[in-house]
Amino acid sequence: MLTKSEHTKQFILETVAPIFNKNGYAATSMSDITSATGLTKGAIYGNFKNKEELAIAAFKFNVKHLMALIANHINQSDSPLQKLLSISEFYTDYYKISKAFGGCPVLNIGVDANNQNSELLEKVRVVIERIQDQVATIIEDGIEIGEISTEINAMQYAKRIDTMIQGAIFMTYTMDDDFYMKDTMNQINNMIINELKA
Amino acid sequence: MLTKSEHTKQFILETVAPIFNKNGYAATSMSDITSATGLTKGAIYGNFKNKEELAIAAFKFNVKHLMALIANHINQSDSPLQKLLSISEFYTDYYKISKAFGGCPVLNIGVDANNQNSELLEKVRVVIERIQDQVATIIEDGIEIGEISTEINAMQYAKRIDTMIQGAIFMTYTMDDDFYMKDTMNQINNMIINELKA
DNA sequence: TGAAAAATATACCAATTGGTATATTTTTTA
DNA sequence: TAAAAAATATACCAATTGGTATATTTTTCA
Repeated sequence: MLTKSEHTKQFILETVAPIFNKNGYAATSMSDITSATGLTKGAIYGNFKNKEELAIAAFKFNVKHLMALIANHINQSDSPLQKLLSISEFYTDYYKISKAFGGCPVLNIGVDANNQNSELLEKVRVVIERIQDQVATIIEDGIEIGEISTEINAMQYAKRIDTMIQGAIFMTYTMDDDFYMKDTMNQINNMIINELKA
Repeated sequence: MLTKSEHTKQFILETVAPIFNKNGYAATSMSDITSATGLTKGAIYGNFKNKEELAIAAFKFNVKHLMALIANHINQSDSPLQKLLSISEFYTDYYKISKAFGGCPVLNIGVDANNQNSELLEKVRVVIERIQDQVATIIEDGIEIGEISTEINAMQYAKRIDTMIQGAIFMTYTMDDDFYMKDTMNQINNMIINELKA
């Protein structure tokens, strides 16, 4: 069972995470945080050292929950090829899904932290590397069991897929138009079938 | 010849544009602006109504100059197919080029303005639409003279190219790694030759 | 060149910023 | 249930925020 303070900490994070994600670090004030949570500065600073630590925890909170959703989706299937297709299937609905988190944390915090907050930027980089490693591993597994062509450079395609997804997320949010997401996922599906498939 | 105030206005913009681009709207303070320009608030507010108007003018300044660079590059060739290839050629060096402007204004201000500044966001949307229209027009010209397959949906491919480029810009800046830009431009070249070319 | 106009500097404003020391309340545990 | 400990609230801090009114300087043009 969670202690009182652990419960409060979780409550603060789930309340604050979408705010930091939407507004960015500088544009989120401590008074935004106290008024959104209904708590006072005493409670906030009792649980988090300062604004930066809170922003980092909020980013990790968002990533953890979004990654859990996609992992759950991917693990429905055993075949590496199917897992790849289920990634693009997941992102087809990503606009709706990620809105509940205040947007895509990787895109938002990645852009926001660049030139502004090197600690936060480092966290974003670690997340991106982890995602790409996971996709590359799926591709390598596919090569091993003969589902994916041996010609394929796993990490190169992992980066390509990731890059295309991030581009689609940016365009979808900026233009408020789901077309970019849907079309890009079709493109990725075609890539999987026409280039990756053995 | 430029009047004194027009000269000052230009000086303010070229000094301030990269700062807004790097930091975003909220994280750029008026004192950042006065200390960077060496001017006082009187001079700044004498030339611009407020911080928002200055941020919008700074965004337009960056876009205007970057668009001039790419237009100049594209217009080296007459053939629509060559023009498309010269777009990806231009973006191959975009990391280095755009750094002088404080990054990619479309990506940075697009993300920064979302949920924060609807007027600025609207300007970004207009720029994106203009870029896509221009690329679509090149594709349509290519179809007309038989260089590009009649099967091709011009606007769909304009959006695809734009989406991939934005994804590459985000990844390149966030990971500080030019690989994403180079590899994505190879991908776009292949797309032009294998899918678009008649 | 001198007066009018334009541009810039100075000095100020209330409101807000992130953060802290301390008082008070709540929770835990002996 | 009472005392110790933990959590939260209150009241405050200096520094900074975007913006403005006015004084001063510079430029323009008759």
